[in-house]
Amino acid sequence: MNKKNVTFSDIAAYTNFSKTTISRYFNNPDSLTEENQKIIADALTALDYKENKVARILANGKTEFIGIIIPSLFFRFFSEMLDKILGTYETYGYKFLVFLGDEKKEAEEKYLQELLAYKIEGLIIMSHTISSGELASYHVPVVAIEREAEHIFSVETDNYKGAFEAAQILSEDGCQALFHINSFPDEQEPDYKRITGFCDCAQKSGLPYRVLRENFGFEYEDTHSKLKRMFEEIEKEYPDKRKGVFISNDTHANIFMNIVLRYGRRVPEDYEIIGFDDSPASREAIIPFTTVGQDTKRLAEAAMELLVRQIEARKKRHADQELQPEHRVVEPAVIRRESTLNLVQHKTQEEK
Amino acid sequence: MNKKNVTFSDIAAYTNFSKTTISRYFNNPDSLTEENQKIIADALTALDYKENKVARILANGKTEFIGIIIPSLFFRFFSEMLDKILGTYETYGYKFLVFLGDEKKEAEEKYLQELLAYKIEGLIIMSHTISSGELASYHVPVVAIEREAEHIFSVETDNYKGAFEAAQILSEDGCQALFHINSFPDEQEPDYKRITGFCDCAQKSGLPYRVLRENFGFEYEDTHSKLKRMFEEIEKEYPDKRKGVFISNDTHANIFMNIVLRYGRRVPEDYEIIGFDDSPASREAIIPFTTVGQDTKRLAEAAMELLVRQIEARKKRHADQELQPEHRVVEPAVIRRESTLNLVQHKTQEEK
DNA sequence: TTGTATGCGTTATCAG
DNA sequence: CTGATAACGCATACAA
Repeated sequence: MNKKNVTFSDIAAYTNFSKTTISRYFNNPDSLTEENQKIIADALTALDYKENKVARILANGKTEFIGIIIPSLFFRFFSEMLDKILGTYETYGYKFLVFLGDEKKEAEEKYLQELLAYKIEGLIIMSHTISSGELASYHVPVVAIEREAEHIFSVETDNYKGAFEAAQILSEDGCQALFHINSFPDEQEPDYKRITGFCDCAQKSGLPYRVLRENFGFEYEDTHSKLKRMFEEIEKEYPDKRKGVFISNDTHANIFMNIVLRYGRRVPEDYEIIGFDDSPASREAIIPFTTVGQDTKRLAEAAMELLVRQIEARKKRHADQELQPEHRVVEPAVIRRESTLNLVQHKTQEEK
Repeated sequence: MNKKNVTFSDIAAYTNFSKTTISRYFNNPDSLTEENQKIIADALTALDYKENKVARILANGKTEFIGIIIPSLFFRFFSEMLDKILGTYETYGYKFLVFLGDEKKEAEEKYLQELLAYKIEGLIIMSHTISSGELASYHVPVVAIEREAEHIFSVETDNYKGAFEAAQILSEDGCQALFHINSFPDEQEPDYKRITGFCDCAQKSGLPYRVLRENFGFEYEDTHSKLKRMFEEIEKEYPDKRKGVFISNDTHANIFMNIVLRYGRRVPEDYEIIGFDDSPASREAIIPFTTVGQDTKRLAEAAMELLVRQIEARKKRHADQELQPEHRVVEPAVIRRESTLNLVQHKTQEEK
């Protein structure tokens, strides 16, 4: 029963055609007479043929593989991006080989080699341990999502704008002190622009403001205690003012808001809170909170579009004239929910 | 510059060895003298050789691919499972081709064919549209996770036990009416056992109990309104009793709890709430809630173990004697948090 | 320890 | 419209 797999040879023998004709049946069926198409079709089911794409790859060089290296699925933004990227199979047909980077450079380097060995046609990279310079040196179509991408194609949200608008809402709503919570991003990382966007707007507003930084890990307990410390700091500094806090991801924003509430402060009366990502956490929180929405679907589509363009170009041109990297920026959309409320207008209206 | 890739032939020519020797350098280096190993190693860097695993696959038949079909990454349980499965690369070296099932049978069937065409060595299936009978018919090593698996290997949490214990906590804590919220699972699906586990325990307790069912989709607004309707129903039925609600996933439990709280009911005084999954939502909720923990890491490890066993067995035996499917059950761990509190004991202690 | 010959299952090239 | 033959890049039995 452990027969070899049925191959084109077997079908050829069975139908008295040549292997070439069988191949043509799959790749260019119209070049056969309908009669013969039927004969082969019947033979296929009679012999229970299963196609072997590995052999096809070796013969024509097209793997239809795209490699993905993503830091983890811990943050909702990542799992949502992966979800959307995988969803493009229906439109492009590319198969995805997925690796979890886990922030370890050597490991990611290894994964990259592995992907290259499998002759991926393109690479989507979301982790940031491997520099864009190095990535470019492999001469494989690649697009980075929300990370440093000086030398390669990339897609990212307009983080500066999103952060600027967040700060603007906080100040216009009548907050008296502004805060931004983030980690320690490099200058080229998108997260960095959230800081500059916030600061530029806060500066303009004339309000006191501060950026609170911390290296958050993936551990809840740890994250919680770090955020709690920040909350206490803010409370001590401005006990009686209305505070506006912009936090660079929804997971942390949710935890922070819960701390605020459990310590008896009110949202949005005492604290306005704005997150980033528009992940489910922002909707499903006890007080659904305002967030800067990343359009994961559009980011994924743009990434695939840029990748496919490179792949196509590579088939036509010589390898020595590579395309100029394009950096696509996707607009963020601030989604207002209950954690922000313009008390200035509110009062004015009540007075009328 | 668009030279052909460097192959064993080129290296052989460069070093005056044969292709076989070059092959051996990679697969059995000790069979060469150290001298010659060094010569080849130098040639490799000199020629900038990149390995081609596709050719190797065709030659030796081992793709080292494992296919994954997962419904979506919407529920945290899925993305966490995927995270843990991908994490096993470090121990087993298998590469993962990932497809999103999206609940569409025809689509999933297509993905399966695609995976088979790429000669995956094994399949991990978490979606449930394709029956285990059909899956078995493909004679590919396969393991199902948390789904119907009569004819194939599987891994699942002891859902009955988890649900039973959840109901037990609710009744022992002094709830006066028990509820379970779930969808409409088939009898063979693990979710079904959450219902029977709950019912058996509730029955035993002698308390009034009910199972509330609804087809929840992936849309937040819709889910929210359905859960709200359930809350209103419960409220109307037992306005003055202490209610215990066991909900079959943390996402829904979190939404439900927020509804309860926003309607001025207290947790755990008026409502005890228990979720399922131990996903971050259960920890990060405004009131961290008790949940039946699925040990995703162990589930992933068990799945890979069973899969690898099948793959190994297949190499040794004849295909006609397949292994008997094994069904691995992983213990759930109830994680008690603030949404449950034994008011009976509590009062007794206070009286002392 | 090293080499020769052949096969893996397709596709591509060139004829007819 | 169809066929013969040579790639594709590596692994493996068999020899030496």
